[in-house]
Amino acid sequence: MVSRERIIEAAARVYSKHGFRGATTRLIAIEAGVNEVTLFRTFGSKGALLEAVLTEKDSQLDWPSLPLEPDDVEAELVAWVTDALSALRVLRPLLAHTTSEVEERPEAAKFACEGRHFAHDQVSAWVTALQHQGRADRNIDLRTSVVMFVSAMMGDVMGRPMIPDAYPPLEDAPTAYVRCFLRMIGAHDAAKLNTSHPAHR
Amino acid sequence: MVSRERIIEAAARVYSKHGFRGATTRLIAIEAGVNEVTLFRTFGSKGALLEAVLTEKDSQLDWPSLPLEPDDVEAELVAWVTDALSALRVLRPLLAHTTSEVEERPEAAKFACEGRHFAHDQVSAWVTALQHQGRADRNIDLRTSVVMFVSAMMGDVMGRPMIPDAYPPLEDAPTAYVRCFLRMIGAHDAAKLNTSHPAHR
DNA sequence: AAGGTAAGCAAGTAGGTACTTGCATACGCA
DNA sequence: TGCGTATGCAAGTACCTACTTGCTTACCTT
Repeated sequence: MVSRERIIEAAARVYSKHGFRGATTRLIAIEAGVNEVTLFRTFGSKGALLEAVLTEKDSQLDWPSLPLEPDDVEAELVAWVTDALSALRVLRPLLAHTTSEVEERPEAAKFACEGRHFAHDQVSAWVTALQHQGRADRNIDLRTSVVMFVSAMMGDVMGRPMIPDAYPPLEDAPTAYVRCFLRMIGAHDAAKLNTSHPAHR
Repeated sequence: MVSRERIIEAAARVYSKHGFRGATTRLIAIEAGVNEVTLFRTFGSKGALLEAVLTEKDSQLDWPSLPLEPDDVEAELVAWVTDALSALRVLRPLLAHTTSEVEERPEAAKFACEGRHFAHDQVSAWVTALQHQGRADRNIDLRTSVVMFVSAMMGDVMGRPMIPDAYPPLEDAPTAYVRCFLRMIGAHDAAKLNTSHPAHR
């Protein structure tokens, strides 16, 4: 059963290019180098195949993680953003199509949302830890700040290919977003934790 | 020639629901209460019709504008965001589909980008004016801050219907975004311009 | 009253769509 | 040697797609 994987990968490519309606079983079969009948014998229907594609791609995604105890805030967050952005960029076409098709195919919703939830939770926890360390303002609107931060990342991934000149240069983007975010949460002057004062600084 | 307008409105609705491939000429004709042939006689082809829809909707959009000389920063910006959000929400399905179809139908790109450019330019000019008034930090990363702000609005419009609980409550959202943004540009403590300095109000 | 114009209707064209069926072929395992 | 399983191939079903053609009806203007 080597075909199964080949078909899923091919279907992912075709779906990324053309969306659900444009991803014809014929195109997918050709792209996979497989007879169209095999596709139906393996997955039953086009809808089931595309659903398998999403669950597969969802499980393949390796989202980076932030440390539980922030130390070098800027460096840590920049590294995280850099990894998250490159992971998201791979999924961009998939995300774009699922987003626009959610109303017609609700089963795509989970895929379109999950990453966002994950990012949100992770950044929230990280900022809360920063606050407990006394290195971030406690009077900020945490939820909104995080939403704006994560939205900036999503916006970059989705929008940059269309309006490249609106965004900061590719290689500077993570640092730029992080610095603005740290400013927003009142942590822009937070230096690295001093090892002689491990609790606070 | 009453049909033309009726067809465009119907096509906009159908396209918003089903995207380009799903918006069949038959469906559009039924939705418009018009014979399918009339559609081809008026627009020539499905592609031309959908293009007409985008230019029409593009011209219908009334984007709010910010004052050239900021006075009550928070109130002004909140009003602007509120208007911009409700204008964008109407376009959400259209934006979602055009975004995901840009690769296949490049003529949709203009529509998907224009509003964003406009918002970006307007906020940038407004913040620059604030800086000249000495009411916003001059050492900020203007471009990135504005990108994050506009991304927050786009993210709210596009994402809220899918993950409502991730965002601030609908009615609080404009104020929340604006406060975080003002903090980001170092203007969160900027009060209203004093009326005893009439030069600036 | 005459002529032009917008529209409806019925039918047809040429092709694409998801999906099925029946049969042939190859491979691995007992 | 024989049998199950995976796959290919050719053909077919029933339906949908954009788009066309020829003809008829209604209204508006001169």
